[in-house]
Formats: sequence, C-alpha cells, structure tokens
Amino acid sequence: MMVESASETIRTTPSNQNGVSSLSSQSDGGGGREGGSNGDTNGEISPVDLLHLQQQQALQAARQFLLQQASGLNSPGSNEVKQSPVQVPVSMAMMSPQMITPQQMQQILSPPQLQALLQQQQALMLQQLQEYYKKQQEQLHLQLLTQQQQQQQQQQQQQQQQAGKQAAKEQLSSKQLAFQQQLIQMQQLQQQHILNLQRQGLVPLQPTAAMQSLQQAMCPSDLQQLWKEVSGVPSSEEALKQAEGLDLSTNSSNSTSAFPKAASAHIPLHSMPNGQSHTPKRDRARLFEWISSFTKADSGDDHVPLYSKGSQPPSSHHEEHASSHPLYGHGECKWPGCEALCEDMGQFIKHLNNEHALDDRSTAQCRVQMQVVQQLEIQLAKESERLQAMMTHLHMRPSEPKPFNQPLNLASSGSLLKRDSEAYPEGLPHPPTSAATPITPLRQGPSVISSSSLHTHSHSHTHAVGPIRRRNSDKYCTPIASELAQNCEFYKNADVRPPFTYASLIRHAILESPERQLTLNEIYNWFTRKFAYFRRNTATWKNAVRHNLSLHKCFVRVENVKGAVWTVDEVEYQKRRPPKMTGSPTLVKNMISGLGFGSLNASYQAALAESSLSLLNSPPLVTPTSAASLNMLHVGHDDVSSTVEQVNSNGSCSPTLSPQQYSHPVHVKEEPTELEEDSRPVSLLAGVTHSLPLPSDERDLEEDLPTEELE
DNA sequence: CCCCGGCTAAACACCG
DNA sequence: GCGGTGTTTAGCCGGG
Repeated sequence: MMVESASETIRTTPSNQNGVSSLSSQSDGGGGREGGSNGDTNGEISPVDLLHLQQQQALQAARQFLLQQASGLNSPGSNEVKQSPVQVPVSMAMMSPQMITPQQMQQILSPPQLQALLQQQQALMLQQLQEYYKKQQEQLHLQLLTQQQQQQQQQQQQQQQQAGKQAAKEQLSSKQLAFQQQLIQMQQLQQQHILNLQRQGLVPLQPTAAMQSLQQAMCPSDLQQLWKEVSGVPSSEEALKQAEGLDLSTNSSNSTSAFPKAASAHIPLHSMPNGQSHTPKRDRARLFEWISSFTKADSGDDHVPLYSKGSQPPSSHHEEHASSHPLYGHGECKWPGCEALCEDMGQFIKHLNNEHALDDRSTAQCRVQMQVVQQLEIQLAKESERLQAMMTHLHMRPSEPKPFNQPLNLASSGSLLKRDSEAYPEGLPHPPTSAATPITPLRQGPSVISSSSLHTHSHSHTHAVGPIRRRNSDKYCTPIASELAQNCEFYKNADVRPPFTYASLIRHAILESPERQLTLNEIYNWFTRKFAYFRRNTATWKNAVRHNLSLHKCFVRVENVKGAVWTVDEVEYQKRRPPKMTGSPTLVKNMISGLGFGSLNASYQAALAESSLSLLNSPPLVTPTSAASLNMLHVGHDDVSSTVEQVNSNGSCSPTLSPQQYSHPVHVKEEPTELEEDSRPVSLLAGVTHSLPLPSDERDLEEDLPTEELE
C-alpha cells in the first residue's frame, strides 16, 4: 500500500511539460562534436552557442519578468506585453524564478510576451554586435593608418637614402592592401552576422547601413554568378534536379567541400515535423510572405539589386512600392534567374503572382537561394578564420577581453565561425546558422534545457521532470533523425528525455542499423549509447521498449540463427500515423501559438523544406515496387528524414519490408487484411516511381492526399 | 465526455 | 531458480 501511494505521487507529479518539452528547440551547437564525451567548455563560442546564450538571456529576462508579474509589479505601461495579461499559476508564482524551466516559461508567457522579451535581448545583442564590429573596424583603420604613416616615413627615408629599395615598398603597399581587405572582410562579417540574426528571426528586419555596405562589398554580379553556378539553368526543373542531386549527394559531406555540395544536406534534414510535407493552401500565402521576408532579409533593403543588372535607373513612378519590394528594382524582377521587365509595381506584383507563385519551382529556387546564402556564409566563415589568423599573426588583438559586458565572447568570432562550418564530423548535418534553418522553436528544448535546467532533476530520479508526452513531438516535432543528428551530442551527454516516442526511437535505432534489424539487447544498447537519459531507470524504459516492441505491429520479430531480431515494418509504422496529422493547419497553428520565438519563420521554413522534401523522395534510387517507400511518400510522419535514410544508408533500399530476406518471421502480429489495405496508396502513387516525376506532379500527389480532407 | 495514443507498471509465460 | 525476452493487461495522462 505504501508503495502504491508513493508511486502514485511520483506519477502524478506535475506533468506540466506537456507539449512544451517537445517544443524543444534547436539545436545545437553541440551537434557535431564527435570527439568525445566532452562536456564542452571550450573557449570558443560558435554562433549557435551565441544564439543559445541569447536565448538564455531572454529566458533570464523572462524569469525576471515573470517574477514581476507574480509579485504584482505590473510595469505600468504601454508595452504590448500587457495586451495579453499573464496568467501566472499560483504554484508558479511561488517558485523562485530560477526554478522555472524554459518550458514552463514558454507555457506561462504568451508568445507575444516571449517575443517581446526576446526582441529586447536581440536588440541589445545586435547593438553589441555592431559595436563590436565597429571596434574591430576602428582597430583595423588604426592599423592601416599606422602602416601608412610608417610607410610614409620609410618612403622619406628611402628617398633620403635613394637606395631604391623597391621591394620593401611593395611589401608595404601589399600590407596596406591586406588591411584594406581585412576591412572589407570585417564589414562582411558584420553584415553576415546581422543577416544571420535576421534570417533566424532573431532580429527584426530592418534595412541597416550594414546591409548597404554588404551589397557594396558583394557585388550583384557575383551573386548572379553564384546563382548560375548553383542552379545551372534558371529553369525550374534544372534547379530542382540540381537541388535534389545536391541533397542526395551530400549527407555526409562537410561544408568545406566544393560549392554546390557544401551547403546542401541540411535543408531537407531540418525539415519539419512529421507530416508536414503538405502545406495547406491557406498557409501558402503566409509561406509566401515568409519567403518574401527571407529574400528581403537577404537583400536588405530596397535598392538591393540582388540580380539586377543595375543598368537602368529606377523609374520615378514606382517610388515607394518599387523601392520597398526587395524582388523588384530597376524596372525588373529580381527573382533569381528571372529578370523580367516590369514597368511598374502593379505589373511586377502581377508578374510575381503569376510567375513566382508558391509552387515547386519557386520553392526549389528558394531552396537554391538558401544554399547560395549558406554557401556565402560558409565562405564568410572561412574568410573570417583567415582574418583571425592574420590578425593573430600580426599581433592584433581582435578585441578587448570583454569589450562590453555581455556573456558572448565575440572576440573569437572568426574562429567560432570556423567551428561552425568545419567541425562537424561524421556527416552530421550541422546546425546551420543561416536561413536554411533558422532557430526552430521545436528544437529549442535541448539548447535551452541544456543551459538552464539540464540536471535539475538529478537529485531524484523521479519523473517529476521526466515524463514528457513524447507524443507531442512525435506528432509535430522535428523529424527524429535530424533532431537526433543535430542534438546527438546533446542527448548523449545531457540527462534529458528525448522528445520522441519509444516507438519512433526504436524504429530509428533499427533503421539506423546496417541490417535494419536489431536484437533487443542491441536496441537497449542503442538507447543507452545515444541518450544519457536512458542510462538510468533501466528497468522502466526497457520494459517500455519491450512493451512497445510487442504492442506495435510495426515491429516485427524475426527469428534468426543467433536468436531473435526486431525489424520495422514501415508500412505498419506509417499506418499508425493518423492521416489527419499530415498537413493539418492546426499543426502549424499549434506550433506558432505554442512557441513564440520567431517560430513563424521557423515553421514556414520547415514547411518549405518539408515541401521540397519530395525532391528527396524522388525515386531514382528507390525500388519502384517498394510499397513502403511509396507509402512514405504520401504519408507524412514525424520522421521525414528517415526516408532519406532509406535511400542513403542502403543502396538497394528495400526498406525493412521483407524480414524474410534475412530469415523467416516466426510470428507476425495478427492483423487481418492489412496488406490489402495498402493497395490504395500504392495505386495512387503507382506511376510516380517509374520515371522521374515532374516536381509539380509529385507535389500535387503529395498534397492532394492529405489535404483532401482539409479543404 | 469519450476516444485514442502514449507511458508506466506489473504480471505472466517461455526459454536457455 | 534466475535472468532475459516477449506478451498482455491495467491505469493514468493529455489531446482531439
């Protein structure tokens, strides 16, 4: 009796984590440190870490805010935060603010509030960034001036000596050039940082002086050239194929490789929560808005002629609008590869809506553009590293130890960028700092948790913090594979429950194995290997694993020579997913409303990535008769990238459907007529795999299936 | 309120 | 008998 009541209290401990935990977010920076169990305190701070810190700051501010709210100190005032009064639960109000986890924070504070708080932090940070770069530039200027003075002096000496030391002189002027180069690079660095922040929704989109100088530094023709390099031909199919090829080819490549390859891989992997492969039509408008804003962020402000030839002076009759639309300028459309002439804004808008509507072509072009941007960022990282080395070599202090009182060590910006771009081993899709993956609120969990509430429940291994409803994440959180890939190190070291269901974890473990089959013990090992969380309470979760294996039809036990192994019946797994979830508009709504932080962009970003995931599913490598892969095409689920794995990790790619190929299944869980039911999706998609489908076709297929019950 | 999916706990059976 | 494995049931919880 005593035991029961005790366990009961344990179980009924606040389950307030509900969805939020799974809303966890981005990732991580730790993403790629492979080398070991380091707890990672190295001196350098990557941009991702920087963002984490920023989030922490925001959360800290939120805590203070919360405390104020709780103690009745409503700040008088006009802030929008007030428009949605905080409902602080009593229990919360009694807690020390430091006890409040980010999840709770997210629950307590309404998105606008969080947004506002975050924006405050962002503004601060942006300001600090700018100050930092300003200082750097000043230093460079100073150096430059010094060099010039020295040069002048030396020239005078030379003139006096008449020695004709031409060599020294040249050396000096080359030095001068180098400094000028550094100045430019510094500017670029600054602008890219700002761009990053903006793209990630961390900084409000404002045209800044930095932007303009960026455009001066990066001449449009270069970008144009880049675009052409990436997309080859501006035609949609070419672009699509290009993007597809890129994505398929570079899962394990690192970012320092050749240009087109480098930037790829991440986009689809960061795609969205399960089932989001279909963007509801009503969301398309917003998606378009997002894309526009993205482009805007890229191009900065009006006269940013991303792709303009700049030959034509802006006509006078489309001042405001013309100048306000980032895709329009100098009388022509600046959509990548378009250059259509539009006399006025109205015509341009019409053109935009007609020619660049939200379809596969535009999506693909947008993706390619993302890759362009990402590649530029990678390039920036390298240049920054070089600059750092140069400065180090020249004994220039990049900056004072603490130029301004902030926890962010921007001094190592150069090298930290390097880390982000180069230090991701084993093909982990390292968390991009770019538009390709803005901070996804869904992944804030790990990073946030890791900093603030990481080991909060270490004092007792109860479930007070633990039992997250993984289902939430399972429904609309990030694909498990990409999530795991990104937060691999995080979960490995942090005692945080992964936001996935046991079933999806088991499935992932099995699919990850070379043979697509694992013994129970191997599954156990995978859990303990991958998750610190599963290194304790073994009885509990092992029981759960066994329970899941037995319960779910998608797990098939196969007798092997050595014993029994478990495989995944992908069809069954997909069937488990409620079809309603795919593409549900409420899904996006939930995410947005539940998250706050700039999740709009993230959501649509993910949606975009997801929508273009169909490219990855294009079947050239897939056995056409594979019902499972077909199924995966149309059934969105949480583990989108698993489809990628299907293609990548096993060339033959007969995804786990036939355990017989290894041995004979002993007893499959009875489910009458389940095979017949599959004929429907197969037939619907039957034609898709036989030839490389036109993207639009595939998209339509993909889209019609789930949305038919929505619209 | 009901249903369903997910999690935990536990009992039980089988087997080496 | 013991431990591992596998199955099944029950109860709770949160979301739809």
